[in-house]
Amino acid sequence: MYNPRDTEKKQRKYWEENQVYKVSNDSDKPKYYVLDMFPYPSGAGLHVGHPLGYIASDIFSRYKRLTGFNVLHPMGYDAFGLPAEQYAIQTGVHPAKSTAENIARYREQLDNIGFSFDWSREVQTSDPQYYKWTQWIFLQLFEHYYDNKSKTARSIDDLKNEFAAHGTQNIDAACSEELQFSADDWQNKSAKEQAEILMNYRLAYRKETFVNWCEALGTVLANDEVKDGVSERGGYPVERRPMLQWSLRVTAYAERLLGDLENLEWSDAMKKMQSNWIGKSTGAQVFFDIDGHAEKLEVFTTRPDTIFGATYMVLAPEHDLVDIITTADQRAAIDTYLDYVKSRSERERQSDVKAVTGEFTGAYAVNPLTETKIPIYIGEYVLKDYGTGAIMAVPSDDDRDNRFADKFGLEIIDVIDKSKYPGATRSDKVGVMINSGFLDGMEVPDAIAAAIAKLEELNIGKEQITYRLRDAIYSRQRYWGEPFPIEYDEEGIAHGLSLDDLPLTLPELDDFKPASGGKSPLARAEDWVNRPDGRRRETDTMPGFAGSSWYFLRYMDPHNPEAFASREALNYWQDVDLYIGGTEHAVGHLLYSRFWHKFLFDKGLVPTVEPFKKLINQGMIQGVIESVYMEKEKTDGVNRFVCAGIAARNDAENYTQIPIHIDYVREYGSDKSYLDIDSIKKFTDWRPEYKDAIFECGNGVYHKGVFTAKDDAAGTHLMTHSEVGKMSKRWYNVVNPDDVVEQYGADTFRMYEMFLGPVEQSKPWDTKGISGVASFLRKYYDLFYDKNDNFTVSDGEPSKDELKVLHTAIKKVRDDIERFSMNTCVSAFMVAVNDLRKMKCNKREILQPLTVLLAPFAPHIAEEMWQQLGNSGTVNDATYPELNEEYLKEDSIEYPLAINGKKRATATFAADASKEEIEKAALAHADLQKHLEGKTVRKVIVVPGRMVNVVVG
RNA sequence: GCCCCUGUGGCGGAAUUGGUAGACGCGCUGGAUUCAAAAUCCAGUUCCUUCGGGAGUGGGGGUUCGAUUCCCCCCGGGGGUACCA
Repeated sequence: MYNPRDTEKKQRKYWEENQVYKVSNDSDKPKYYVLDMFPYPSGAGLHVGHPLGYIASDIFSRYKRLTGFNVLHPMGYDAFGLPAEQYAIQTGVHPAKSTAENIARYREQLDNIGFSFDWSREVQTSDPQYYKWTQWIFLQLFEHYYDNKSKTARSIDDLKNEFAAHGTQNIDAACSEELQFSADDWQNKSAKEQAEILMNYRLAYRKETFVNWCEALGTVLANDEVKDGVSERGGYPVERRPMLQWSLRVTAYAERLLGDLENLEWSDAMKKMQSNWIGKSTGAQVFFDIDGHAEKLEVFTTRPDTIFGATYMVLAPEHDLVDIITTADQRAAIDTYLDYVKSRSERERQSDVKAVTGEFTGAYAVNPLTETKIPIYIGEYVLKDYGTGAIMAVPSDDDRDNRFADKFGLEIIDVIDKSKYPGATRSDKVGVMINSGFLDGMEVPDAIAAAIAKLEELNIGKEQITYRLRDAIYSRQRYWGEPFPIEYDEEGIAHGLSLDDLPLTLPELDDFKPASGGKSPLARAEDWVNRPDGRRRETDTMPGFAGSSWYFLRYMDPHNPEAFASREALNYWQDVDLYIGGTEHAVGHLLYSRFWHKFLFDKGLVPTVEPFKKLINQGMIQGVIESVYMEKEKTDGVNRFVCAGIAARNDAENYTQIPIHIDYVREYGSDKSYLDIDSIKKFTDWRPEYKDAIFECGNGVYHKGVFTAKDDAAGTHLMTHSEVGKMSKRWYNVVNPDDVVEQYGADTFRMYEMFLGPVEQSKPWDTKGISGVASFLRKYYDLFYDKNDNFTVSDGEPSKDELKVLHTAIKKVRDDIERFSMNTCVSAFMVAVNDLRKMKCNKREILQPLTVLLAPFAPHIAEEMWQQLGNSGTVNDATYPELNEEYLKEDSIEYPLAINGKKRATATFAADASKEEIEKAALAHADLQKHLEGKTVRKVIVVPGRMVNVVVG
């Protein structure tokens, strides 16, 4: 009888002692790099959903190793982060301490599943020896700018030299603001002025920016950390606020990040998400004169063709020109409106996008083509951050402009005749130009080109490409992150530390609450902040994505003190061949990693343009959420719970759903799920605030431990509400892999996770089904042993049928692993073992290859059988069984015989039978004859090896 | 709203290029074993049926000798994104 507990323990010890999973950088074999998205070690530990991707990647890694690759399959921890710091604020426990404890727990849970990670390569982003290099890469970004002409990052010194020699004349560089000055101007500027100008170009730069400020978390957040106007972590409100912040100029790489997506083996959905996030749009930059002002109003439009229909302009309320152009008459009204805008949270602003608000500034712009004066408004619907923060409004061809014009009674001029395009909507780019001067009669695409040409000719605009992508805000007002390797001198000029001064480690603190004035807790460590030479250290820390943007490179050479990784290691491992992780990192982590990688590539520091060749997104393992209905209003001061059946008959408004621990629910997860008396007792013990509550179901009423039955009902049957949802502490439905492994063993757990369905798909966890996998492994074991546990493998010749079973499995498993279909691999193993069992096969020549085939999935039992079969060394060093198609050949094939596509009979023909023979035999088949009676056979289709179809009329 | 994914027995799912729909597992039913239960083993299990058959992959239409698979329209579920000019 197979005992997984002892065997798995024994084999894990064997692997540990023999360093079976240690990977060398020095190998003649081809490399293969399999990476899992490393976890943030949360206090909750792992639930059964987390290891899904790790198991799939582990199977793939082990398979690759067996087929002759030197496989890198490392694991580490994204160890900096907010939760540990929030916990520190609440409890005073240092984040380093709680993080270390959480990591120890994660490690224990991971070890329990039998992964082939090379733990000697583990990285932790909060380790100073790791973040030394995070800081170093940041400094490289600080010391570089992006040259649009050569499409590459270049040293900031090159830029300085260029400024000194020619000013901005020849500069085409990514920057926050277009600047123009001569070489003389540059020479005459003060050191501080020069430093400010350079900041305008650095890839890591500091600037006053409108940021997502989260008061509850006491920090700013990047755009991808904000969802629906609230923080992704914790769901706290976020407001827009101008602050002096470090940012990374990811926008400089927008075009390359977009273009290089094409060659990646990522899902279309994932590529789409990235390209939507980058959000490229082509249009025109246009300058409008402002009546009575020297300033010009710059706008971006994708519809330069509609410029004759531009009857007003709208600025974002935060636009710099608002203050300048507002007339005395309108000042009060504008101030009132600005107050209103300020009072609105980001969330409110996003939730009622249909509401039209705005105010007239009193100023007028001049439409450069019609030369008419058009009013300038401000309005919430124009965003400071996109384009130039100002638009030319064309109410005839834009829905938002149209609503705005309606509300404020502004002129609408039709400029496109869409009568040739029935069904076209206002915003569709089709039609013939009208009321548009020289554009009249042109089709829209031609008109766009002609309008741009005209703007260029008049020197008031040009073609322009705009991206939705924003620069990544890189400062966090937190403690538990990488300190910036930056000091400010007395003039406030930022200086990067030298490599010798790295790592710049965090100061010790015992209070982790934010300092006053929206400052990081680091600001309180005055000895740390103030340097002896009068300089001051930056007190913000880096965001979560800093350490995770390059960790995959560190695994290649994790202990290197001289570089983030050696050139040899980088040249050997190159890039990640297969990356597995969740979709939640679609735009954050994956985009920033690609950006850093491209920058490092520009500097010649990594050999590839992209870090992750192939990406697979594992689905979520969901849990069952069980809840009971409670009446919102107490009855006689007592809570009242009712059966789901009763609740369904009444108004849903009257009830709250209280989540209940799934362990208390009978038949949980089904539409029959219910609570009996025992369940209710468990529930009220767990939630004592409900110990006096009334529980009413169709059968009767339960109150304070007593059940009063209606009629002669046996007991309470309080129906609960079941749904499939997230597995989380919050819903009391978490299943811990440790418990499953304890009961069934790691091999069973691994195979069952795979057996649940395709790795990419989300699916609910249900422990009930696991017995099938457990009995499969037992049946596999029983092939080697008799009833009395004697090892009975024979050296006899395998039969043709036995070989066919083995080779069918080899083919299926090999092909399915390659296409990452792990669930069907498990089925294939079950089929093979069931068949061999029927044949009572105990032949070494069958069982040994089968064991190697199984090893990636069930490594413990496979290792055990490998040893029992008398092999030396580990099964991991075995050779993957080779497929011999000869064994799969059939002498005869069963054909479906169909009439008009409907199967009517089956018949077996020799594999080498000719089409004619098959056709003749099929038509003569008795079962078919019955159906053919009285009908005319029009055609017979025979697909050799497949089927026969008779067409009758 | 837009974009992407998805919809197959009681349940998880299989069918890789259009070719026997429901592999494999759970559950369920019956039987064997057992004092009994658990465990194990064997058989059955898409639905309807007057036992001849008939229907069937979210619904409707189309292409085809043949459609879960390809095309069009609609509906449900999940995810992303949203005054993006």
